[in-house]
This record gives sequence, structure tokens and C-alpha cells, in this order.
Amino acid sequence: MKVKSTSPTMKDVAREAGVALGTVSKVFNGIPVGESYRQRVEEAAGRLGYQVNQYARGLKTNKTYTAALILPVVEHPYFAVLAQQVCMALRRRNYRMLLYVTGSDPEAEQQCIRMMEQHKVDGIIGLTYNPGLEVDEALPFVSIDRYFSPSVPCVASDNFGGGQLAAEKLISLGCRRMAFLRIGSPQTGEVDKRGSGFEQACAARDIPLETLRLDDEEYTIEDFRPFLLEHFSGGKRDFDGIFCNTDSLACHVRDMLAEMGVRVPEEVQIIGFDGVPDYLSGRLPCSTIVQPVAQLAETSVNILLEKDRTGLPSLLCLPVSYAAGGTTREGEFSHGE
Amino acid sequence: MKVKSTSPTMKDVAREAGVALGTVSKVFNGIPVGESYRQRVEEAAGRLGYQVNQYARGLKTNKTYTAALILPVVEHPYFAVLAQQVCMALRRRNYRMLLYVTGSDPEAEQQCIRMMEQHKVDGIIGLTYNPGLEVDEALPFVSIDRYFSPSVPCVASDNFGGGQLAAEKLISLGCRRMAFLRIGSPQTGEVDKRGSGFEQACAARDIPLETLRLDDEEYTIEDFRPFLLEHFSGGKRDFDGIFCNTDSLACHVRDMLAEMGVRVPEEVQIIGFDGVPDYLSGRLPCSTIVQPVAQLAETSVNILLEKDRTGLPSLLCLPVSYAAGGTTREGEFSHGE
DNA sequence: TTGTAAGCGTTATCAC
DNA sequence: GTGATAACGCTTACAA
Repeated sequence: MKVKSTSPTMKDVAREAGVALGTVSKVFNGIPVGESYRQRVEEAAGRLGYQVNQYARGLKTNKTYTAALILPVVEHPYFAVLAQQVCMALRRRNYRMLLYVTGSDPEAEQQCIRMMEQHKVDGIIGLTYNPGLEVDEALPFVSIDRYFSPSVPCVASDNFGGGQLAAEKLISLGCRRMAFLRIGSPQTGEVDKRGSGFEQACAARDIPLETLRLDDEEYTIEDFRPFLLEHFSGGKRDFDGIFCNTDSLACHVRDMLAEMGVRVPEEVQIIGFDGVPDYLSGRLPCSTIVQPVAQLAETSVNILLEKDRTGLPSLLCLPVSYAAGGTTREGEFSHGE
Repeated sequence: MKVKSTSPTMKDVAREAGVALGTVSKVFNGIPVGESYRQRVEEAAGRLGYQVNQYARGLKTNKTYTAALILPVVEHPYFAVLAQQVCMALRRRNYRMLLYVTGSDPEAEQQCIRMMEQHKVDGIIGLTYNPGLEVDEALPFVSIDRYFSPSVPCVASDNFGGGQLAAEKLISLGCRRMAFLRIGSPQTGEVDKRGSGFEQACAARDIPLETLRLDDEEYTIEDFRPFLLEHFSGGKRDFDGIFCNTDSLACHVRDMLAEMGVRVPEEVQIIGFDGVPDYLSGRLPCSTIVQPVAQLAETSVNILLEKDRTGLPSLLCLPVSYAAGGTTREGEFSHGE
């Protein structure tokens, strides 16, 4: 005779309460049932320490109340806060979050998706780089920062607007000779619009602009050094305003310039993109266009969980804002020129 | 007549392949089966795009290949890298990770556990603060940084040793008047041993030591300011070595001292604890005792997934190391005194 | 209203 | 080696 070491089931509760199995189920699903029955069931359940087996329930209902979040990495502050916000947004809707970290590996991304399909998650929020990602049409998917096709909703920051905003800011801070620096995935995504917006705004104001775009598969941040040397060595100051496509790049550029004896923000002002404050100090790493991460998360979750999946937007851009963080000359313009 | 919009099942594959249901199951479980059968099954599965329903499988096998990670927050760099490392360690073992962020709320923590139990995760790794946390004895649980009882394994950094190491470092760097600053949960946990280790080492070397411990429920980092003012105002330099229980605190102390005109590391050297480099710059925020986060994660996962749960350690401490990060005077000792 | 029974997609135990 | 068949814990018609 085996001792039943497994947790109590509805059957146990039914026996303990002296009612039918179906009645127990009804109690736990809020389906009306005689008050005396309800009492007995609840008491029995309490006595046994019964908890619904969501796993079994899911098998029947085809709902697991679980969503997956696929991220290239979670150590990066932007992704860390994104993960946390998504987690919280999901929990508000009574969902659990399965987190996957792919290292931007297209193979891993696809594998992930397969696993999620097998685990019957109710939906996937993905920040992925695999251009040919295959995902079951029936499984709700929302993409962050990468547009796939009209049928898969993409939510992103207003990257284009952010680029424009950066240009306007730099211009209003007195910059007249611009550079745009970009490093990132060779895969072109929503985030590339940052550069487009910046270019557009510079062109509109007749501001000269030089641009350098590097793929992070071939190059590292160090590879910007020759460019900077070319334009800043020997007292040269070819640019007085630089827009970088991420805060990370902005910080490194600032440091490289400092090494070369260029003073930031006195001689050159720099704006980055992301706007996630350093968690330890609470300070922004640099002047920046800040992404509305919480809204990004909330919106993604809303779209993911939307029941009516017919009229979903194919691209939804959320407004960004500007924040000074030490690499621009706020309030000192008058000293400047 | 309803169209079957749901994904294909084993039954479908069996029909398509013209074999029995059991045979299909065997193929997908690597149980020997006639070669011709295997072929037909695999072809049929491919044709139908069949994928195992892990959810149904779990119901039967009582294994979900899912583990939960419970964290107070994931925005903090230390937790972010911990989450990522756990995620990766889990994946190496073919497990998925359910992430929960509790905001250190004891209520939320307990709720989490309940949900995880209902979702039939195979185990939980928890970094929690609720002292009376209840978790099903049958569900593997490993605690990080908090000791519960001999029956629940706790993995942590060697906090005591780290405290000692900090003291030794500061002493060897010339410090002779120490302070220990600590802010954190009123709940005492493994991390409090950092202070004990530091105290022990100072006492052993007859180094005078002053201590200030603040609960983060009542106080903020700002509340260290009066203490610092008392000891550093008006040219006073009561301490020349400060150990802080986190890097975050160390950074803030450094900044507050700077505001007061105290030069770090020239006049005062500071060591923190955690050692997670800033992701954007790759630099350590300060000189620090670095926790072996990857090993912490790997070890936790190993213990969690250990089949033989009889001889598990009740506390497992992993070695820490020291790393200079700008708030100490490495290699300049000779100039110092 | 309450109880009964047929699945949900698997796995596992048997006879064949 | 293969193929019915009975679970796993739950939901949900449907019958009582």
C-alpha cells in the first residue's frame, strides 16, 4: 500500500466534504452552488490544504495564464527595467511571466519560441533579432522594437521623434556641426529610426551632419576611436554636437573624448538614447532621450492579452522625452558662444 | 461541424501515420520502436507540424521542467545578473524560468509561492524577506542569502569572509580608523555577516571601529549624512577607511563625502560589496568585494534540481574576491603616509 | 441545484 | 515490438 505523498486533489476534497467532484469544481470556479455545500467544500479544502492544480486546469481550458518574455539579455539596465515592468503589468492581470534570455542568438530565439509553444503559454512578448522568426499564427505575439509584418503588432518608442528631438535639443543648445554615431545589430529595426529622425531634423535646419554606423557583430565601441581622432585630434573640433543611438555609446564616446582632451559638454555636447538611470546612484549616465519603459511594458501586455485580435495596431509608438544628464550645457548657453 | 483550429495532437499523428497512439508516444520519448514505424511517425509529425504538449505531459509525469525565481526587484544590477545567470543555468538543464518580482513585500512573496505551487513548478529559488514564509515541504526550495532552517538549503556568498577581506584590504592600504556603514532590511539575513566579519577582523588587529546600521524601512541613504558630517566636518577626519554593506551605499557615501570636501580615496578609502560592474561602462562603481554571481546561480540550480534531496547542505557559502574600483589607493600606498 | 461522465493530450501498463 | 486502455486532475455538458 502506497502512501499518497502527492498533494490533495479535488477528488479528495469531494470525499472529505461528502459531495460530488463536480460540486467542488463549481465552488472553485465561482459557479453558484448551495450555501451549505459551499461551506462544506471550503472547510474540507481548508482542512486538506487543497490548492487548484492550474496545470490540470489549463489542459482542459487551454489557458495557462502564463506569458513569455524573450529578451536578448537582462543585465542591461534597459532590459532589466523592461523585464520588471512587464512582470508587474502581467501580474496585475493575474499572469505569470516566463523569462527567456537569448543572447541575441537567432537560433536560441527560435528554439525559445518552440519551447513556449510546447508549454502552451498564452502569448509571447519578444524583443528579438531573428529576421525570419517563425511563430504559430494562433499564438498571440507582440514584438518590441522590431517590425515584422502588419499582422504582428509591434510596440516601440517613438524612435524617429526621439531622433528629431535630440537634434532640436542640440541645436537649441547651440550646436551647429553634428555627428550621429550608431552601433547595433546589422538587422535593421525600429531603433534605426533614431538616426533617420536626427538626420531629417538636421537637414531641415541646414545643419551639417556626419554619420558613422557600425554593426556590433563586426565592430566594437573601440572602433569609433579612429573616427573621433580624425575629427578631434590636434585641437580640431569638427563637431560640437553628437547624437549616439544608445546611452552606452554616448558614455563611451564621452570617455574617449575626455581621454583626447576634449571637454564635454563645454566643447562638445552629447545626447544618448534610453534614459534608464543608473540604479545605484539614481543618476542618468548622460543627457538622453528617455524611453517610456513602463508604458512600453504596459502597452505590450495590453495588446498581448487583448481578446479581440482583429483590429490590433501593427505599429504603436510611444512618446519619448528629453532629460539632461551632464553631457549637455543646460542653462549655460549664454557662456557658450 | 467545427473546424479544428487547435494544434495537432498525438492522436492526429497516429491517424496520419496509421499507427497506434502509444507508438507515437514512444517515438517522442525515445522508447525503442520498429524503424519503419519511427519513420512513418516522424514523417507524419513533420507533415502536421506536431509538437509535444508539455502541459499535458506534465500532468501525467508530474514534471513541468519549470522553476521559479523569486526576487525583490530585477532592476538592481546585482539581481539582474543573478536573474540572467539563473535563467541560463536553468536552460542548460532544459528548464524554463518563471520570474517573480515581489518588491520585498512579504505578502507578495507568500502569494507568489502559492501561485507557484498551483502551477506545479518543479522548484523555487527564492531571495525573500518574509521570515515566516510557508512553502510546501514537497516542493524543492533553495533560498539565496537568507537562512531559514536546516531543512531548506541556503546558498550565499561568503559574507563573513568578505567582511574580513574588506578589513584586511583597508588595513593593508594603510587605514587605521575604520567605520562600517550598513543599510538594509530589518530582517537579519546572511548578508549581515558582512558586518560581523569586518568587525571581527578589525578587532583582531586592534583597529578602532565605529558602526552605523540603518533599517531601510525607516531610513534612507540620506540618513547617513548627519553621521558623516559629525565625523568629517570642519576638517575632521575621524575615519580613513569605510566599509559599506553594498556598492550602492558606498557610492552614495563617496558622493556625500565629496560634497563635504573630503577627498576619496586620498583621505578616506571606501570598500563596498557586490562587485557588479556598471553595464554601460563596464566599470565597477567603487572598490568592492565581488560576489560570485554566476556560481551562486549555478549552485542554486544544481541544488534545486538535485534528485537525492537527503544530504543537501543547509548553508553553502561561495568565495568572494576583492576588486579595486577607484575608491581605494592601490599602488599609491607609498605616497599615502 | 447536484451528481455523472466524457473528455483535454499525455504516459504507462498490459495483454497480444 | 505493438496497440488498446486506464489513469493524471480538472471542466463541463448533460442527466437526475
